[in-house]
Amino acid sequence: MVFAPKDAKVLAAGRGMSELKLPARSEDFSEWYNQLVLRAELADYAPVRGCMIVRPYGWALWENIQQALDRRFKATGHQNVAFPLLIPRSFIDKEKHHVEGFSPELAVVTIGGGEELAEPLVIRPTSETIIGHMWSKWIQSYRDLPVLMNQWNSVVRWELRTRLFLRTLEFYWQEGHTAHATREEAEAETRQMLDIYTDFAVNDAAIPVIPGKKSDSEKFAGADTTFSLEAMMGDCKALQFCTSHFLGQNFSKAFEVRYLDKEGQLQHCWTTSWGLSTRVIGAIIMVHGDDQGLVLPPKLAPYQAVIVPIFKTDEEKTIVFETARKLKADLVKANIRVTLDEREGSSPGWKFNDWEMRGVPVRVELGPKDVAKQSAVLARRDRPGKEGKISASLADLPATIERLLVEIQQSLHHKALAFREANTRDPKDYAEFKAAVETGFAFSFWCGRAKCEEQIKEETKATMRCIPLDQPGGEGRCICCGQPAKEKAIFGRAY
RNA sequence: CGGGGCGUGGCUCAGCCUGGUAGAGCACCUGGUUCGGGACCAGGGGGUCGGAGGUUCAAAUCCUCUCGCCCCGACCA
Repeated sequence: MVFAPKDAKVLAAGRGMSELKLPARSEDFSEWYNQLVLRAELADYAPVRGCMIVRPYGWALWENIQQALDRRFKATGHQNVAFPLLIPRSFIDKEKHHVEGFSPELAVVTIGGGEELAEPLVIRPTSETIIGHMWSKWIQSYRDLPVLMNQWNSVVRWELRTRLFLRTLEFYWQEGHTAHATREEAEAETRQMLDIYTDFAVNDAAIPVIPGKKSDSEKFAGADTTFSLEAMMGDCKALQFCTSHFLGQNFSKAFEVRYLDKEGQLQHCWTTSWGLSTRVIGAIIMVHGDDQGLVLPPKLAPYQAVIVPIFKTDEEKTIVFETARKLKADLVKANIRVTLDEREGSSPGWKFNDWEMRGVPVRVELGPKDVAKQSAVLARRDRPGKEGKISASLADLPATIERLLVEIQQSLHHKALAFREANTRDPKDYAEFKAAVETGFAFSFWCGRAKCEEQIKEETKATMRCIPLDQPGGEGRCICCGQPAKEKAIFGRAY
């Protein structure tokens, strides 16, 4: 799938002509995305360039994401903490690669209370340093380990080009930080968290992901190894869903995080960090959305069902609302997140479109005819038009909707997986490779050399997304240089 | 930081070339008719034309500077 470059004037003209409709996803993916975020009221632009205001509907989605992950973090023994927003500038300088990576994108506070500060403070771009600093105080013995922490917060990275949810100067995320006595334990933690993210991505976000290892050039500044989950968006571009880093002893050495082992020997801890940001909201939009707007996975949707009442006369209104309110109560009792659209002055048709824009998985249409039959019309968001509509009896509605939500959840994942597979190729030679990354992912042998990675990037604009953990086995030749290669890697254009 | 585009009611834009009473559609408010896929009529509220300076009797319109936003490239969750 290839998208033509945008001309602001053409876009403006198109926008003015049809305010009701979004730009077609297939014609202008990026403009479709931008407008959808605004129109579905997920987020808005802040007065400061590159900053984002997350609106109630968007934040409700994020809260569901938070709960889904927090549950899993707690179940694996992690505890939530809160570290400060401001970090002494000198902390950043203590780990060599960390400084190099983050210096260009730091926001720095130099004045406090009207006075120039003796030492500038950076607004955290991530918290490894300040956490390392505190750990050096808290950790003395192997009995203090492991330390398993997580914090939900926001961080600031001064990015040049920004887009709502995908890249903003400030973004919300969680950052997990752990310290362990052994390398093996820390490595296991890194992988465990990647598994947890995978479980969340597949089962809650309905997004198929490829767990894998990052190249040296793409890994986190200060990590020994970075793992990520890579996903394919609806325009066939790659998006990094989250990361999990094995930090080795890099930060424990920089901050003197040491413990006394059973033999009485002083050892440096082995640490990890892992994070997932509001960017996944962008992923959900770009993976599942369609021309009508958002399509939210039931497990994360702020509303899993919406009841749209239909009536003409006041009598009808009374009876329809009475039934609708009772229905709503029944659904709430069945633990279905439901809302009843009681807005006056909008026609049912308008409401149908509005809730489709917002991606509510199941719509319940309830009119006088339905009440008479003690039934309702159910429309599934993932199957537009009449095909997605069924009639169901009111008595069975909670059960029917529950079943639909499960089906929709699965169907979204299947559809996304089929799409990714259809757009992932195994090119036979470099010419085929070039064509493949124009329109999707290429899964190719790679010699592991940075030189080939760079050459590919320059010639195709595609980057090495990850070396999937799941390897087909065997050996081959590097798609770029033809040298023997042991591993296959995913290449693609990325966000 | 380079290249392109754009700043006019909440939104999308017209008006600018050729200076002379600030407009339209949508949204909003009121009333009425509507309501099973984006309803209609009537009335109404709302804008120091991004900002500063200049030219002029007179500036949304011309000139200079400036700020901001969007899109395309170089850095990145």
